[in-house]
Amino acid sequence: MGEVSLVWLRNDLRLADNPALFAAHQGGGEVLALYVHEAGSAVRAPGAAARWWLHHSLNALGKDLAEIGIKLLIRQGEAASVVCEVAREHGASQVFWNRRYAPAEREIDASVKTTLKEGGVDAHSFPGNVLVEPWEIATGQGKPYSVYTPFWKNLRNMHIPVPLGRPAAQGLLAYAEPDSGYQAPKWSVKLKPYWSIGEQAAALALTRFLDENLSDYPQGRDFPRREATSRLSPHLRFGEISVRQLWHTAQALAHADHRKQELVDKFLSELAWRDFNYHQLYHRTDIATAPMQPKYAAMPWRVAARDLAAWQQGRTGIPLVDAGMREMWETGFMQNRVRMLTASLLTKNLLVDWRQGEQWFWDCLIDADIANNPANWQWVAGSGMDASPYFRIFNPVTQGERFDAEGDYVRRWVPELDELPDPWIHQPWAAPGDVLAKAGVQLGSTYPLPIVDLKQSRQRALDAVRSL
DNA sequence: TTTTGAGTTGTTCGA
DNA sequence: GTCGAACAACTCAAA
Repeated sequence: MGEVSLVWLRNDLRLADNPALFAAHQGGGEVLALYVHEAGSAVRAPGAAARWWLHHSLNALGKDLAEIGIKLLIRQGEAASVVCEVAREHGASQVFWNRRYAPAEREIDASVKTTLKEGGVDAHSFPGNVLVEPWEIATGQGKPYSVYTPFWKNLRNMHIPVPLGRPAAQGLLAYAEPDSGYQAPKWSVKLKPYWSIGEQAAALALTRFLDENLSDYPQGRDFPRREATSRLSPHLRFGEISVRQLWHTAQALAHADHRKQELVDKFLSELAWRDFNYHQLYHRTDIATAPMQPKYAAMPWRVAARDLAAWQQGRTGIPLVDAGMREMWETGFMQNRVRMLTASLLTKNLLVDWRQGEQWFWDCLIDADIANNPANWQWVAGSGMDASPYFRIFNPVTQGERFDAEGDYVRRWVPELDELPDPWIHQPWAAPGDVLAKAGVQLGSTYPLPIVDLKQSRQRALDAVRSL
């Protein structure tokens, strides 16, 4: 019997560029992998859609690990006890993991480390899920960044660690899907056709994006029906691919062909936003519940259950917003610009607390991420770091005319408006009666009347923020 | 310490 | 239809 090393996997469900797995494997002894569903702990549990993804991702990971001779154990409970128990059961002398950055997560990890050490087990943690760790980057005065652009200028010149390879096979294990107790909800059937899950699918998605979509990325990413974004976010969320792999693979393209540098930079700057949000997560207290700008604590949010429900269900009567909310319900994903629009409608026009929207996205999005979901909601709401100015309130009609001019996106997700001519597709309430009749649209019956007046509610939002 | 320039994603209004 | 200004100061980051 040689040494046994345990790898505790969390948001890093991959074999390649996995520093914890790599280090455990290098030790030369037997390697075991463990995933813990930390239900009921201080760790934020994944939402329903993410939970579905997680189930399939763990299954893919279990197969991949078996191919190199590593068994994946799946347990449930408080990490503090489960990790130590498993280490003891299997006689592990060392435990390895990649770091996470939410204050509550760090506390748990620290206590696991302490308990392991008390039991004579060494714990080793690594940076694996960000470009630079939150404490490695700071302003000239040594303070955390609160403005994105200087953060990005600094980050882009930093050394980003080169991805590690996959550990070599140490044998082959038979793999049988474990009975995790997870019951896939009925609605998850509809998500399935839209996604391939797992490390190989992630790698394929990256290749496809860089080959086919990068050239249109800077402009195309704003057009919801063009699908010019990378759609890597759920893979990144669960660590099926690492952000460092994305960084270096994209950067290699620019090195090979300097004309691509500008395109690549645009993509890298979006990855930097992700790190910027992890920077906030680490340095601020509870970004999912506390406004990062304290004055927003006094914001006169409306308590409006019916408005919230209409927004959630995609029946606000504002086509582009409804399209986005339905896309998310159907696919677990929403195009980026539409995320901003739907969030702007909720927090500004409807004056509903951003936390309500954040929670809904958390539950519905397969890519909802502990740093990015809250930080982006705060950005839209105006309470975030480097947030949009308070007077920047999206008009979903104008946005529709600009970014979905032919109404393709709206027609895809709001089929009851299919027959409505382009000039009215983003504002059916303004269409003449005969046009509506001819299109088979009866406002208030086949499609809702708008639940807010965009102009009036815009003014109300401006007044509310001025009152702070 | 003081100064200076800048700050993801927009809309509206009036010329 | 197009264009520039106003929207409101404020704070940050670096020189």
